[in-house]
Amino acid sequence: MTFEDLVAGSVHDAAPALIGWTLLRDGVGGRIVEVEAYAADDPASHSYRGRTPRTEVMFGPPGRLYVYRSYGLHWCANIVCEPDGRGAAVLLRALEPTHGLEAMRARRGLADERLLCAGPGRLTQALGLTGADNGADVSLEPFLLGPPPAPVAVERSPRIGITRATEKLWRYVELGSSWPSRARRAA
DNA sequence: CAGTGGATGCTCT
DNA sequence: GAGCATCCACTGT
Repeated sequence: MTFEDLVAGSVHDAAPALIGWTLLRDGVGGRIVEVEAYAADDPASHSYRGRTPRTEVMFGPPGRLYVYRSYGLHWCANIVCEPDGRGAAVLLRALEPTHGLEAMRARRGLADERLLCAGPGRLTQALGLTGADNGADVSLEPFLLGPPPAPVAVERSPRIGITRATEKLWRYVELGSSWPSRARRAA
């Protein structure tokens, strides 16, 4: 399945299917290991209250980046899914760093390598994603997306940091990955 | 390791 | 004026 076909389908299929894909920006990035689905008619989604200047990209063609500012400080990046007008997207929550480790370390400052891309705000900082990338087509330069060489096992869990629709198990993490945003292991 | 609170800006009520 | 799809530093065990 091509990336274009994948993001044109239901966000509930696309989100788990994106786990294991490699996402690079200017050759820097890694394997997607954690995402969350935000659907049409989803009270937790920015698109829920309809089209606004901020969420305009969410209602556009699939395969574009929806980048927004979170808590006034951080950028969070989504890949728009489903046909035009739906308002569905997949939030990129964590990567396993594989390419351009030095560039990511430089952008992130003196950080634990484990935390380079472990979290939506950290991920965008490591790849240099900002509001300037809002609306960009991730199938074109400077982005590069590659499928996983083999099927990836995925587990689902509740989404993080939201107050509505918290019962939905729309967070997807690669099974056994040590790179997700909540990798903290209790002793 | 768990829990707390501050930073900071934009959207929508 | 409230409420965030967050992160980090700092506290106390």
